[in-house]
Amino acid sequence: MKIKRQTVQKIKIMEYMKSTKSHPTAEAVHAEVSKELPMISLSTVYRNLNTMVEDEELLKLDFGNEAHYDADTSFHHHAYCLSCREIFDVFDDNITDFFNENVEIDNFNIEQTMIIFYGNCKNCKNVNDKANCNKVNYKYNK
Amino acid sequence: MKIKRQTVQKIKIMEYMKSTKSHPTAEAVHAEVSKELPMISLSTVYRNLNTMVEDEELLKLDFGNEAHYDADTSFHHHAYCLSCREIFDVFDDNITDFFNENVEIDNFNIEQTMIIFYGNCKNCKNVNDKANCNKVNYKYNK
DNA sequence: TTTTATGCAAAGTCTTTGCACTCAC
DNA sequence: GTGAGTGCAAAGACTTTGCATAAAA
Repeated sequence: MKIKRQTVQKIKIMEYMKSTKSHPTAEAVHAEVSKELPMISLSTVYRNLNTMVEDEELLKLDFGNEAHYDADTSFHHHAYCLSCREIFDVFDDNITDFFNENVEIDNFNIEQTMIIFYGNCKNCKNVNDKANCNKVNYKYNK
Repeated sequence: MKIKRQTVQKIKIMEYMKSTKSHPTAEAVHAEVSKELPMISLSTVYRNLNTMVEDEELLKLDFGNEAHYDADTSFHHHAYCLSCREIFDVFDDNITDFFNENVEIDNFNIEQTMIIFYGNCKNCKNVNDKANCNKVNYKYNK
């Protein structure tokens, strides 16, 4: 088996991921880590993020056509603001308990449950920026 | 405001979407509709799927790096098999009731809740095909 | 020294867009 | 006839990969 090496790039990427709650894209991680490590390449960022996801150190979240990464791998969920497109963490024991106690699917073995709330955050609540909302291509059922 | 026209392409795409529960990608829709309408282009498929999502006739589901479409816009959820990568519909009144009655987020106005269960379906349950699972880049918390 | 990880550039995949043409209304 | 929708080819956005080089162990 391949022995993994510690590199400055890897360390700085994980350091940044652990320090933020912003659910950055690979691009954003690269921009941030570049401040300290100007020579780091975008492909190195991608390669490391992928490895960390495989090693279960990060969570990968697909929003639209790009992936966001989250260093918090505990059971929690996400709220996505359709106006400003920010991703917020949602920690809720009721949901955790409900899913642990009540949810099972016939003929399907659940490994992981991912819940995403689409809507508008506090700051955008009153904006009702429909034009902007449409851009993300998520529509409402209500 | 733009007046929308009915075209054979549009009709056939919607017909197919309403006839399937397979949550096809744009590519798959194109392949299927091409059987009846050999000249239809992939961009026409994309354009129509996008319009239908905007018009709330279809749901768009992001899995990994590609979008899947679902003509069932009622409140339901999805189970994604990490082995065979099939998407299954999940209808569950318990979940519906729970979310309607118990779930709200501080400072966030929920428009839509999307729940995805990752795991293994009946057919793949005993396979435990880890190598394959890793490819999709979703990892387990349990 | 050995072999993994990096940086760069090129290639891949999925999706969108510009433009001339077609066809629904 | 008018202009929305189409097909095609090109371009875009995001991500991966091949290869020579750098640097962990």
